[in-house]
Amino acid sequence: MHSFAEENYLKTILKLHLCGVQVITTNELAEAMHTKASSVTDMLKKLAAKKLLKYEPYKGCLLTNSGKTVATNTLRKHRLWETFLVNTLSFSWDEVHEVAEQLEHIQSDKLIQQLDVFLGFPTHDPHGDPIPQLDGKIAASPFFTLDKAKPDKQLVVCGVLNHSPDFLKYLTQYGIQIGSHLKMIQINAFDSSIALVLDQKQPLNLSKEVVKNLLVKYNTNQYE
Amino acid sequence: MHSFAEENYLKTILKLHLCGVQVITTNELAEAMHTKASSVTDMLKKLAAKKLLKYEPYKGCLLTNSGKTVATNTLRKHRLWETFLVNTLSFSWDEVHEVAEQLEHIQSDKLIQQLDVFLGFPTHDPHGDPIPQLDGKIAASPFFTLDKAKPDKQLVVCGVLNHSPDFLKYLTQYGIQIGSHLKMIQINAFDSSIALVLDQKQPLNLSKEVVKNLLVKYNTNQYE
DNA sequence: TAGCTTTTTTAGACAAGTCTAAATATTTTT
DNA sequence: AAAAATATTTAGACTTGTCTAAAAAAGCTA
Ligand SMILES: [Mn+2]
Ligand SMILES: [Mn+2]
Ligand SMILES: [Mn+2]
Ligand SMILES: [Mn+2]
Repeated sequence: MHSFAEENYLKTILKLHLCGVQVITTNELAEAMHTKASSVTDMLKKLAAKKLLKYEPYKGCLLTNSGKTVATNTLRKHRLWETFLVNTLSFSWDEVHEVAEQLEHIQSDKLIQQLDVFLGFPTHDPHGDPIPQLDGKIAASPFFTLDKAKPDKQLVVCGVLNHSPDFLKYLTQYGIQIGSHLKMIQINAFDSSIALVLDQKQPLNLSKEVVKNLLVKYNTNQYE
Repeated sequence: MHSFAEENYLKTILKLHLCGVQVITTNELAEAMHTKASSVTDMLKKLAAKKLLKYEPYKGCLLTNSGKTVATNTLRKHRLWETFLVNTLSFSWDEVHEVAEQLEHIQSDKLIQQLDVFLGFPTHDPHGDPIPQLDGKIAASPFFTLDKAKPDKQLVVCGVLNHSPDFLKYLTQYGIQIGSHLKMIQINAFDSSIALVLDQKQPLNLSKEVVKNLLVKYNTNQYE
């Protein structure tokens, strides 16, 4: 139906939209796609001709409903495959992205449907990102970054904003994973680093770069 | 590393080799690939330039060791994925081929390694074809077609030569699957059809077209 | 061996996707 | 408002893989 390249463009546009970018410019998209602006222009024309997005030269682009459907479905496949790789095939969360980039383009409704069943209808992928449902709905994230948390309250790690293997390995090394419990002690004014306690044990200091990429929530049901 | 097209050509050449075709001609390959002879010539030149096969104009082609490695690995991936689809995701054996044609091109050694572990190191795919092992070894088939069987001996269905969904659905409809037990009664001289008994119950008549595509073996351990 | 048929290769075209370099638009500065 | 800087698009080229039509080679036939 659609080529890998088309699906990749549409998915990237959707992800920029989900990150709050309203109008997507050619250069932004070129950077996100690791390609050149001229290539982006060519592709935007093609996608506009297929009515997958609206494109006004020099004005940027916006997904149409059918473009949104393709993009959401590709994102759903990506995140279901990442979940499969971690839950079923013992991959770590820093190894799955590259493989899921390939698997997300496999065309088979039955395959994805059965994968969803097999995995038990997961709602979030190994990075804490919501998995778009079959009807296209994507749950809004109720999480916030660690630097916004109030001190001395129990927190649970729920996701990451940066998905680079380096960052994910760094977290793993310090024992931080999805579901980890922690308590923010204080923000150090000097370098904006954060002092915290992990799993009621280790005190830990995290730089502002790390803290701004860690999604958490308050632990409401502490004895669950 | 290699494109989908290259992998498909190499895999098809290997499969022709495994079917006993010695020298593979341009037209044979074109028919097997559902493409034109001119396209085949172009690709053979490219694959020869990459030392994946030897190609002499007008003389046909032969895989080199490195070409054989790529082809075998692609076939291994195809058959492991088919096994996954049937065993884990509840596909039927007539639905898997098209999806496996896509999945066989995913590039990740760890993925295939872990899939193999997860599936329990299967030796045969859902059609009874041997799964090439990691070292490239492909088990020779000890099976024979039903028309070669001696009458009145217990047989076990072990594979199929024709993989078309029509044929596979036909077998399923008559209760024939891998592992089915049957006994050949007689060959009808008039139309070369075969009378047999399935699972110690139903008598059944199968046409010569069906019989020549059914692989069986003698049931040595009847009480296993 | 000359002539016909079949097979295979070559020539030239096209589509998808990308790139560099050059030309326009747009935005920001002065 | 004109000049300068930046963003975007266009022009032209290249790669991969495919096709049709024409040319060349190989294989038969008599
Ligand atoms: Mn990912
Ligand atoms: Mn993810
Ligand atoms: Mn198959
Ligand atoms: Mn098979």
